[in-house]
Amino acid sequence: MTTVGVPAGWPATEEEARAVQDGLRGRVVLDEPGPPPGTGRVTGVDVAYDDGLDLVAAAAVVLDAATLEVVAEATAVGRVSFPYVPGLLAFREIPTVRAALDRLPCPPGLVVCDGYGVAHPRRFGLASHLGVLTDLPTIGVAKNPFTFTYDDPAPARGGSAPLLDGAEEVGRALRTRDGVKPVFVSAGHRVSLGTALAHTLALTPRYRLPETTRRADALCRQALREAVRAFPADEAASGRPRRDPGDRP
DNA sequence: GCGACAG
DNA sequence: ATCTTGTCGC
Repeated sequence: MTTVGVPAGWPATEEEARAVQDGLRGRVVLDEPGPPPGTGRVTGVDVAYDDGLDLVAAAAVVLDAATLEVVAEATAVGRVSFPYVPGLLAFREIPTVRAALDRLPCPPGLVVCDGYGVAHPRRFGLASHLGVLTDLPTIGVAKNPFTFTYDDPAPARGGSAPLLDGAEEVGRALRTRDGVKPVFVSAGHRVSLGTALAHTLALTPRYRLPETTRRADALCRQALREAVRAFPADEAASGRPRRDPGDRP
C-alpha cells in the first residue's frame, strides 16, 4: 500500500499556514450558483486519524445526486501533515483528501466537506481551500458552530438561522431533521449559500448528517483500520524508519 | 493574560 | 478527531 507523504513546501508552522491562507483566499469564487441539487454527482470526503501511528486515512464517496446511490469510492492513507489547530484544519486534511479524490474513476461533481468553507476566521476554511486547489465546487457542512453564534432555528426540518461572525452572516444553522440539533452550512467555492443549503437538505432524507458525510466517514474509518493492521509491514515496505517507542519529545 | 475553538 | 459502558427508544 502506498502512503501519501507531506507535500514539498507544505507549511510547517502556524505562521506559514496563515500566510498561505491569506495568499489564496482571494481566489475563492462565490458568485456562481453551483450545480443544481438532485442532478449529477455529489461526493463526500472525510478523514480519520491514528495519532499514535501518525496516520491519516481519507475517503471520497461519489453518490448519484438523484438517488443517493454510491457510484464510486476511493481512499488514501498518509502521514499526518499538520497538527490540529482551530482555523488551520485544512493543512491537516487536504493532502490525503486530494489523493483520495485523485483516485476516483469519475469526476466528483459537488464536493461536500466535513467542516467549514467561508465560515472561517479568515474566510478560508477547509471547503474553500480544497475548492481553490482543485477548482471543484465545494460546500462545508459542520457538526458544531465553531466560534460562531446563531439563534435556534425553527424546530421542523428545513428551519434555518443565520450563522454569525459578529454581525456578518457567514453561513446558516440548518435543521436537517425535525427536532434535531442543526448542522452548520457554508459555501466553499463556486457554490452559493442557497445552493449549499438545498444540497444539504437533499442529502439528509433520513439522518442529521448528509449521506455523503456518513458514507465517507464509514469508509475512511475502515481504511484506517486496515492501514493500522498493515502498518509494520507497510512501513518496512516503504522504507520509512519506525519511530522509537521510547522517543517522546 | 485566560478561555474557546471545524476535525 | 479519539478515548469508552451503559442506556433510552423506535
